Amino acid sequence: MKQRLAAIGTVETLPHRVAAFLSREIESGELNPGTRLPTEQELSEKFGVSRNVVREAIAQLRADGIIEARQGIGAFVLAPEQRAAIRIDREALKDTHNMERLFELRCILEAESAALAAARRKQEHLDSIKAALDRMGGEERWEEGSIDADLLFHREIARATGNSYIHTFISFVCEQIRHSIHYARLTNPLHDLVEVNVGEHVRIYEALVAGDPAAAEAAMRAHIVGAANRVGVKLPTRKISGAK
Amino acid sequence: MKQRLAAIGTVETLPHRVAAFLSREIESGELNPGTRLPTEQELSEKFGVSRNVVREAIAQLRADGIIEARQGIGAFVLAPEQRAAIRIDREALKDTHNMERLFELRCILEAESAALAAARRKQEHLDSIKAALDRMGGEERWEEGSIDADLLFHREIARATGNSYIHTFISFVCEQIRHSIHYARLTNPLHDLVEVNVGEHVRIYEALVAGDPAAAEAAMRAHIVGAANRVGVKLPTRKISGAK
DNA sequence: TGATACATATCATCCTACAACTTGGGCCGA
DNA sequence: TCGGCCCAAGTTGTAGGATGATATGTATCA
Repeated sequence: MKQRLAAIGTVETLPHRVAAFLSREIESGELNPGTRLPTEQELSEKFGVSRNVVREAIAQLRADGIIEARQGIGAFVLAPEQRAAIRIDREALKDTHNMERLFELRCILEAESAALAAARRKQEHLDSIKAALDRMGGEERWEEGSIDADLLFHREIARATGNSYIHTFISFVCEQIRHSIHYARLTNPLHDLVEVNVGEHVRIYEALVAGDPAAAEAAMRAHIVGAANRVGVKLPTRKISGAK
Repeated sequence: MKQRLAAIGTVETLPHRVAAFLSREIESGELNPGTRLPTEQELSEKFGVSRNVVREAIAQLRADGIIEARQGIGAFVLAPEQRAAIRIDREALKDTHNMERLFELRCILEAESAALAAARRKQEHLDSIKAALDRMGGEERWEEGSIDADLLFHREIARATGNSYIHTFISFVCEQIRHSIHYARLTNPLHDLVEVNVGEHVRIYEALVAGDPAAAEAAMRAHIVGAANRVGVKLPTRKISGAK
């Protein structure tokens, strides 16, 4: 009854907005662990929504393990380490520093996974990885579909590790990055970038075919550093293990 | 009005149960991506709950990106790679194979993070890591609190990387493992295990103090393989990068 | 003083109603 | 016959109230 703005084209629902607001308040430390949240009625009045909406929002936070609701008492903020789900705030990813950190995490995950995949891949995996590679460099080269194929390439490598958790985590991180990248900030002419990008993928694929873990890891690491640079995120090219 | 069983001590709410049921149906492949779910009314009749409960369940699945609901049409199952949250099924972790995979993921994350931490740690981080180490080997040595201190040690190292995403991911994975481990299957007398465990932690700490990334990575890798073995999970001691 | 019973506060669930949106079919006119 | 418009039905989104379940503090009474 209060906020009838954004009535058109609003994709995110009211419960989602309320949950995001509370979540942000908890993350920022305004609501410390152990704190009791306002009652559902107070929240519904504060946001100008029905109690039903508040309940759906709280249900989501509770499912994530961020808060705990106890009948007859109230809802309390939990300690951050006991959350049951990982969720990445896309607003925060608009900050380049955060995007840089996410790329760093991706690099860790994918580099070692590429090595694992090189050691364990079966012919079936090589086939689907090759298929993705062909789509990427083929006729869809300049289309939106090329980005899909790029992601698919990475996901298929993750799948080749035979470890479903690795697959899940890598898919998740890649998807978050994809949704938050400003493709506008490409650093070079598009044509050159595509050439370089496809070339890096080919090198990874070749290492997988050869079954060479060290080469696969190195190629993947170089690729992710390059991919980050191409979208305007400078990633420190730290190489840690092995001889200097 | 139908299922008044489990009225006492019931921690999980009706929406949670409905969400779990639907989620499992999707995971198992009975509801393929693209499929339309039954209407809210049909679901409420099927489960014998109110439409409100169904809505809360659907709100959770939607927040995770498992399904997408569109006003006026219905709710549809989404492809697994575009989900917005990572959630690990604790039932699945009762299978040793899955636990082994999760340990493998943890090893990847923590080994490289230890190297990062060695390069970036400040005195403040070393202090809090040392504090956790002391608690672990101190008087709480035989208590439940020792496990808390163990986890804290790892979380503090993750924090020393200065990368909040790495911290979040590692905390999450460690917590999932902790909740699902059967400490009953210890492979050796408790006393020996604690000695070895503390010793491994000390070696990691020393590498961090020395600021030696390669040593920190190696020590962490050895520790996690050891920790897995101690709880009955055999982890292949694969070492990939560097010279053989 | 101590224990029991009651009042209150809060979440959990249910119910009904209406608004917003999509789809499909029927009606009407050309 | 064909094409466009409008309306009706179905579905999700939101509102608001009613009742049950549970925990806590208070007041009463032995």
